[in-house]
Amino acid sequence: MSQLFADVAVPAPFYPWKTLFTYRVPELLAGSLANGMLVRLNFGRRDTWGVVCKQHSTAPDAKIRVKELGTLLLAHPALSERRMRFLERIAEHYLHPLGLVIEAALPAPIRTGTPRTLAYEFPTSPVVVKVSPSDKVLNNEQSQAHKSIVESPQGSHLLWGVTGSGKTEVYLRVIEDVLARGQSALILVPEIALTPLLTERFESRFPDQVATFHSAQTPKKLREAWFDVWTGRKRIALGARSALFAPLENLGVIVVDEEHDGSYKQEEGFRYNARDAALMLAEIYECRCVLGSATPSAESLAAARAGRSTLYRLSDRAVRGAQLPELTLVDLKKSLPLQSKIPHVEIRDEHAPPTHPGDFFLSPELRDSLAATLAKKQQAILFINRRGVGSQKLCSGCGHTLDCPNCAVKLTPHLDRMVCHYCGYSSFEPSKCPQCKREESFISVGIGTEGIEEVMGFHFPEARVLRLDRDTVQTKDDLADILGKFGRGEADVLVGTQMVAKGHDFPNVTLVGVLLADLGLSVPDFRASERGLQLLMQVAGRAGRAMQPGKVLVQSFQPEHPVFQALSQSSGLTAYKDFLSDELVKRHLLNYPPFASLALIRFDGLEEKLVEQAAQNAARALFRLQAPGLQVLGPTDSPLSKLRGRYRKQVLIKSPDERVFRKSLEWLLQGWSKGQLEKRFKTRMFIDVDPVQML
DNA sequence: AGCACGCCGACT
DNA sequence: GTCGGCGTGCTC
Repeated sequence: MSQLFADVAVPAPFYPWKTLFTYRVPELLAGSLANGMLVRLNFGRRDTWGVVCKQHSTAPDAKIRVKELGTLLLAHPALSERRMRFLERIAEHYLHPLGLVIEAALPAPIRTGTPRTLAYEFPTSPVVVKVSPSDKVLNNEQSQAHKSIVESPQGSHLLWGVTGSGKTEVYLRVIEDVLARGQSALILVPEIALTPLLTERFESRFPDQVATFHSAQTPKKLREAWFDVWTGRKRIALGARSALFAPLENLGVIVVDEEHDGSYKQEEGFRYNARDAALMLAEIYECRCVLGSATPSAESLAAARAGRSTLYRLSDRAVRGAQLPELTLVDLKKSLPLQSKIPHVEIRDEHAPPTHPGDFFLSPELRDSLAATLAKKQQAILFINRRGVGSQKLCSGCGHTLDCPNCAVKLTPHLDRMVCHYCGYSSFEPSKCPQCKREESFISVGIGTEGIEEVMGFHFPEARVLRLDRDTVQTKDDLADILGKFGRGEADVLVGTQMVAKGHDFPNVTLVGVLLADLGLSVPDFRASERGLQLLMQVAGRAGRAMQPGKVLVQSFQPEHPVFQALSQSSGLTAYKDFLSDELVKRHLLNYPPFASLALIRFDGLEEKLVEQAAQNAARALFRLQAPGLQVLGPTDSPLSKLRGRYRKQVLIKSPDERVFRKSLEWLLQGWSKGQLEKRFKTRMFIDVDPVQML
């Protein structure tokens, strides 16, 4: 019998994306080795793992020293043939080395650890699925959506339903049907820590059938969840981004809840978007994909419009009698003090009533509404998309600002120190200005969550205020603690960042104030206003969830901005749709997704000149390709031009022709590493396909 | 990516 | 004197 070889994917960054390494198959394994199996092996100087992709008996080039495979980590393939196809598909789409894609797809406790070829068992008889019947009756819209989804075994569906319209009940019914047919289901949520309620609902409806996946899970739990799904003991996988890789087979439906949410995009390493990947997964498994959102992404709406998915609108508020909140736009320009362009520097009048430097951001309208809400013993949420006391500190004598030594940003003032939100650097405020040497001259400008907390303490000393941001949420329990306290009415006001926007239901909240709604709208990103509107609609949805009428106050410097105009009319879904239609027209004209493929090519290094040259070099090379329809933009400084001591430049490439786009990028990747350009310019290059964050 | 080798700077 | 910073070379 001839010698058997196995081509194996290993966790190392090689291009092209499907670079495999050949190993000899030891005789002991020859009979039992199958594609998709996870084996231990020695690669370079390290002992690691690999996944068998191909077996053959043609001896490789004599030049390479072929090693022998180690032992099996599992006696059965960790990855089915279909799943391998899926992983190859996304490796190709994101131009990421297959071995590293597999690394992301297999939890560490499975890849590493001791071989457990016998330490698991498959259920001997079919798993009986228990379903706790629902007492909820579907309304017209819900049952129509349910019926249509269940009737089509394949294809994608977009469930567009305002908060409280009962999307979850539709998911649950579809899953019921899927399970009854012996199939399995995958449910993706943006952030599992923020959705304990949803998780609970799935678990109580399908007892012992739900395996949860998320990044903060203990290795033991993660391994258990993976085995539960892999062996078929559990047929529902629920979790954040990484749950996409739960080893489900025989998939009947994939649900992506809050599909517009940017956190589906992994922003480092393997930069995949779990929502887009879910659509590919559904195609490969020939099953349904249900995308749900109160504020669908422009991409998903465009897909529905182009007939690539079916759109359902759920407009009824499930809680009967609940009214949509009344929304008021407050123009902050009108309260700008005339004396100064800097909001905080006011000329003090000894006889004026007491003021606070952050007063400006609590407009008279908002102050009155807060007073009224507190008087009625109701609760309020104040949203400001920035942590800290303010946006920066400024020397009142000479205008000197305090910058981060490692990044191209200003330090953010916090209660006791100055902090860089990007690299974590922190320092104390200098007692005298390094430039003009004046003593105690720094003043805080702008506002953040801590600033609002202070202003609240000043104007409403009797109000009990809780703060919810990354500084008050250090462990997983902190989040539940704060939300629990507020939910139980142990506080009157919740001040926070984006975190307050996600779906918790506080029936006693009747006022939502957005302190500085412009934040984020000016970032150089073609999706900035779409995201802004989605976030604001979500925050606004926190007001008046039960029978009490709610009120939303949105403060901004540019209330005439289309985002706020759309927001103020968003009681109907039409304004949102019209807004996105306009967005889509612009994107069509400018060749942006979903009408073209887009990639961000980032360069970073310690020496700015060299980074610049590297980026120039790559941009010119791409330009000289003369690929039909390929647009090359840049190089330019990245919006964050320096991060953690590294200078950052970027090139954008776009093409309406997916193939041209991919070929160009592959060409660049190959040429770049082959030509040793990274070494020549001491610069790293990353490619982000379908970027979400352009920073 | 990860790991080893190799060469220059401030510490017990 | 060494610990350790990161450049660079290599991986079937």
